[in-house]
Amino acid sequence: METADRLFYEAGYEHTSFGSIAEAVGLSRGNFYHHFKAKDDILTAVVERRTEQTRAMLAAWAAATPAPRARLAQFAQMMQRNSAAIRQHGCPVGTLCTELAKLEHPAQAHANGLFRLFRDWLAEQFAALGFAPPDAERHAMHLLARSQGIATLAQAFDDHTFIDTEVAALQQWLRGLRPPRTTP
Amino acid sequence: METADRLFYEAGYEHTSFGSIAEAVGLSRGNFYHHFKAKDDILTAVVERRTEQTRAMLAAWAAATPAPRARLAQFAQMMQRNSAAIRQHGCPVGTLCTELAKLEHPAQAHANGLFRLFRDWLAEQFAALGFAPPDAERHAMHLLARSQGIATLAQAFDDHTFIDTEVAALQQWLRGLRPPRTTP
DNA sequence: GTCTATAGATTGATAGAC
DNA sequence: GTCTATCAATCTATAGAC
Repeated sequence: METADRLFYEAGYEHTSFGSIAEAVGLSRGNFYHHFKAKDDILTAVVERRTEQTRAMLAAWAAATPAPRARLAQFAQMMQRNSAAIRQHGCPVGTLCTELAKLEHPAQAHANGLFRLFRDWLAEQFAALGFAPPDAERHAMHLLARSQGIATLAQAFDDHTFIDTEVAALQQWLRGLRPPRTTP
Repeated sequence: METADRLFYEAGYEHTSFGSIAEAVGLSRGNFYHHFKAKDDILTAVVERRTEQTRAMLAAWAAATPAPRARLAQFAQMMQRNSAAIRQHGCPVGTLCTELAKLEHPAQAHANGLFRLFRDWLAEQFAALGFAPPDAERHAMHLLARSQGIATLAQAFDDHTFIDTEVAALQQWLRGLRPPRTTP
């Protein structure tokens, strides 16, 4: 599953054949079908696995960083940590969801759940900063969209300074963001 | 070529078979090979065609709109005009470049030229607003990235209000953007 | 659990008749 | 220019021996 995840990310889901995954883990195709009945099943398992890993990562961020503003900053920094991979293969979530949409694949909604995971977690942080639910969600979607755009262009232009520049702009936006005064 | 362009956009390049294009235009596969020697040749032709159309579109915008700030606004409005298609299939440029990158396709650089076309045109407008070349290009990349992120998330969440909200935010950013004072 | 063998379908591409 | 026929490769999936 780890290998399948990597291959799907690097070469795309459709372009990654059943046999190439089996070969990469040193199994025959026949044996591989013993573990996964169909190719779609691997995709389901990979998305499931990513969902769990994402949940764990967000929980770890929340545990390590109490302040909501610092948590949001941590999300932005993720792009710098994964800079090399993003420039080569884009965002793992964005590129997968985009591909599945083109294929009209049944697992589309499942994969989109990864986006919802991030959106909801980000919205929680904005809410903790004092934003009302609709504003918190709007900011979460904005931050998520910014990150997607950064990943797409960083890959197309293979620019190693672009991610840094844009993340810095994001951090500045986060620092300057002030929730509306709450009327007591 | 028009049909191929549409099919590549809707279903992706690899997922669109040679035969399906031939069938869509009412030709046999054999006859289609008379016009295009290989599948990659259609892709090249499609990118070429899009490049020319994009050039023409940008020139038309420049001709119809003299003020650089209004030209930038026109770029942002494009996403609202194509809202339905974007929500279904994403950005035609972004999704194609992303797919070709995963396939390690030779036409990758060619397709990325579409992004460069937009970036350079946008940078020209920012330069006309009074920004120095590095700042103009930075703003161009920023605007392009924002548009890509909006397209990706609008598709994943199939949200028809999201594009409007984000484009409004872009327009506000453009309106408030002031070039640095030039020292005489 | 692991393998080989193979079915069945699709696809990219070619050959050659008309 | 257009077609049918066909090749060769690839890929998903199954069957069955060990």
